[in-house]
Amino acid sequence: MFLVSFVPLQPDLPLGSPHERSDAARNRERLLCAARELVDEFGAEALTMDALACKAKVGKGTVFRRFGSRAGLMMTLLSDAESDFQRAFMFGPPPLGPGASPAERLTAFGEGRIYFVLENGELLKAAGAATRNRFDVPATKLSHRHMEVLLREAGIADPWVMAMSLTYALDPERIVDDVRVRGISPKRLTDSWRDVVARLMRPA
Amino acid sequence: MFLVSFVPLQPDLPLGSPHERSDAARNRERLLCAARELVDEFGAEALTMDALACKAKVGKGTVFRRFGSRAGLMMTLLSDAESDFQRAFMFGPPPLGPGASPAERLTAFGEGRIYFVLENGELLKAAGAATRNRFDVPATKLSHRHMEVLLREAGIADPWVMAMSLTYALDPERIVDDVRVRGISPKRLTDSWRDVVARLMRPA
DNA sequence: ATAGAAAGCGGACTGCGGTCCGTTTAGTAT
DNA sequence: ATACTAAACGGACCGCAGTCCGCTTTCTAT
Repeated sequence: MFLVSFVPLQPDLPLGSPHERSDAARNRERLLCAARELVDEFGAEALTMDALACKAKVGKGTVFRRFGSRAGLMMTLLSDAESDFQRAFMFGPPPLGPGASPAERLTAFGEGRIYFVLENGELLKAAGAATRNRFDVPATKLSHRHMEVLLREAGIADPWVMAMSLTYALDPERIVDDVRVRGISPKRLTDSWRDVVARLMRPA
Repeated sequence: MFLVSFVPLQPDLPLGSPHERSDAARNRERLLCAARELVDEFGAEALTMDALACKAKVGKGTVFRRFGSRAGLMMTLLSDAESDFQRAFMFGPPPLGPGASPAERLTAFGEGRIYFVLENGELLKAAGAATRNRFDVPATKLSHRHMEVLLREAGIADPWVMAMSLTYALDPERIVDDVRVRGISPKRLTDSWRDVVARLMRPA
C-alpha cells in the first residue's frame, strides 16, 4: 500500500514550516474567522481583501502573506469540504470509491461533484476566477487525475485529454451559472452527465 | 429561405444607430488601428485600456464608450475572423456546413474551432476572461446553439445541456493552455474530440 | 536577562478596469 | 450665419488585487 498524501488544498506556504510564530497563528485564525463571517453575510463574490484585512484588524500585507492571493484564501476556506469529497472518491465506499466499475465510478464522481459545486459554488467560482489557469487549483488537478485513471481503465485512447474535456465540462462556473443564471435544474445536469458517461464508456 | 442575420460579434452599441457622428467614426478608426498595433507588438494579454487610449490620442472615456469593456474591444478585434468561421459552419460546404451527418458536422466543427482558437487564442482568451459568464460572448452562444441542433438531430436526450458541456470542453482558455502551457499537440486535441463525438453519437 | 536575526507586520503605493460628469463639438432647424 | 440639442469627449476619480519596504515582534543562542 502506498503512502498517500492529500493534495494540499491551500498553497499555504512552503510546506514544513519549522514553527509558526505565535502572532502569525493568531492572525491566521482571526483572518479565517473574519473571512467566514464576511462570506456568510455578503457572499464570497463580495469579499474584498481590504474589507477582510480591516475586519480582522490586520494589515493588508498580512492577508497576502498568509494566503498568497484571493484564490488562495478561497481554497483555504474550501479545504475542509474538499478534503471530505476527496476522501470519498479515493477511499470511500462504491460507487464513488473503489469497488465499482470505472463507468459507475465516473458517473458517481460527476454527480458528486455537481452537488458539491452547488453547495460551495460561490467559493469555487471565486477560487477559480481569481487564478491564472484555473487548472492550477490543486483540487482540480486531482480531479483530473482521478478521471484520467478511470478513463484509462475503460480503455479510452487518450485519457489525459479526455479527462481534461470532462474537467472543463464540470467547471464550477459553468455549473453554477447553468443552475442559477440559466435556470437549469441540477437533475438535468446530473442526468446529462450520466448520459455522457454512459455513451463515452459503453463498449463499441 | 429565412433571412438570417449574423450574431453581432461586437456589442457595438444599440443597433441601427441613426448616424455615426464624424468625430466618433474617426476615433473608432484610430482606436481599432492603435489596438491592432498594440496587440501585434505586445500581445493581447498586455493591452491595457489606458495604453490604448493614450496611443490613440483619445480620452479613456471614449474607449469605453466605443467598446463597452475590454472584452468588447477584443470581440470587435475578432469579429472578422469569427464571421468567417460562422459562415463556414452555417452555410459552407460539408462536412462543416450543411449536407453531412450531424456526427460528421460536429466533428468538423470541433476541429475547426480548435484550430480557430489556436490562431486567435490570445484575443479569445482576453475576450472570455474579461467577461463575467464567458457564455455571454455572443459567438459562444451561437456555437452552443449550433451544437445543440446537431445533437438534437442525433437524438440526444438533452441536447441543450450536452451542448453546454461540449462548449466548455472547447473553451479557448482550455485549448490554449493545453497546447501552450501543458504541451499537448493540437493533433491530440482534435483526435480526442473525434473520439468523443464518435462515442457520444454512435447508435446504441 | 540580553542581543541578534529572522519572521512577521502594516499600510502606502501601483496598475488596472471601469464610471462620472462638466465641457466641447457635430449636425440640424431656422 | 445662428442658435439649439444631443452626442461625443476626456480625464479625474473609484474600488480592487497585489507589491514593497521600513518597522516591530517573536524566538533563539548565549
